[in-house]
Amino acid sequence: MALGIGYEAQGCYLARALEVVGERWTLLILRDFFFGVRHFSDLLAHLDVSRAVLTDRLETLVDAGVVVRRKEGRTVEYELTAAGEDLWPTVYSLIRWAERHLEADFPGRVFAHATCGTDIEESGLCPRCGVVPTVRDLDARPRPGINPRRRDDPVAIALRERHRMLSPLP
Amino acid sequence: MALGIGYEAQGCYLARALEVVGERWTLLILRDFFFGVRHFSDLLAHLDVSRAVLTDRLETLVDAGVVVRRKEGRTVEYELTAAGEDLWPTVYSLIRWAERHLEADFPGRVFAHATCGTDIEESGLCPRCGVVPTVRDLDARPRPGINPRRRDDPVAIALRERHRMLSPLP
DNA sequence: CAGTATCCCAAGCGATACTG
DNA sequence: CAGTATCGCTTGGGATACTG
Repeated sequence: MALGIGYEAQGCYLARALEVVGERWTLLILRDFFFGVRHFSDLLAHLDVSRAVLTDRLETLVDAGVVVRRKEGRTVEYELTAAGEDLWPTVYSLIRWAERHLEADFPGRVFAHATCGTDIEESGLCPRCGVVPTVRDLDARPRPGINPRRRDDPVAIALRERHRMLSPLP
Repeated sequence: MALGIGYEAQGCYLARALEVVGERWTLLILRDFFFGVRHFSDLLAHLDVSRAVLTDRLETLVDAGVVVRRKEGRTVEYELTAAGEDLWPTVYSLIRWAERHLEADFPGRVFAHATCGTDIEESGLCPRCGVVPTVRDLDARPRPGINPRRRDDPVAIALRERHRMLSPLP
């Protein structure tokens, strides 16, 4: 596919970016990748998207070089490329924007610099280390409060897995 | 409208943000607002979007508090709210992502800190002043090279207008 | 100028069943 | 598990004409 969604003649790189990530579900798929999800079936279960649409979006992302598709034994794993990880500032900025400006009806998440355990600032900066960690060095944990997501959904599981791998040893 | 586009149960603020800005055309409309466009007719001419869709998207943005609609004499002006200006990091990150990772087939733009004239870095930082300017303090100018846009399109005109207002006196 | 109102087609999408 | 294949509906949205 990757036929684009009709912004061809806009003369602006924003339109080009939206050809890749501007379709419905795409940024939510990427969010799940950032949080450690790798399997088709987990995306399917977590996002409540139809198989055909998920297949189509993954194909667009693979064609654009945002994720790679790899056969891992008898299963298939998707993984973000460097270009894919570079989309984190976009996803992060949208999450923070919604937390600041939309009605807060659930707790959301806190992002911490995994190597030192310090929560990052709005800008993405780690105040302790003075760097802006990439998404690989971030640990996302839910804020305290009522959490509407089930503890055994694919993202919750992936985040706990990440947490174990990223957290500094006590 | 503002009925959302069906991400209701995602339990993530990203989904909430996408209910506001995730529909087709919306981020391109916002880009034009950032660049100084204010009129329905200019958006219509520049974006090549249908009247009905433009009306719908503007309504969603007004309902979400991203832009305000104001009667200015016998015409109507749209203006970004503070919440709207807070979407600049999202738009900027997408533009930079496309410039870095997609095929470069036209020159794109450079963003400069208007108060000092210095080009900002990828991160958004002004290296001379050590601050991250808001979009109000940025001046966008096209890179040298073939520019496929016409000099009299609404965005080109709006940008020249902005440039006159923002540029430091020589 | 800034929209409404209609019309109508095409694309998008969810549901379900099937496959290697 | 990771998709195809098919179906049928609903929505999106372009074109055009009209309005205060």
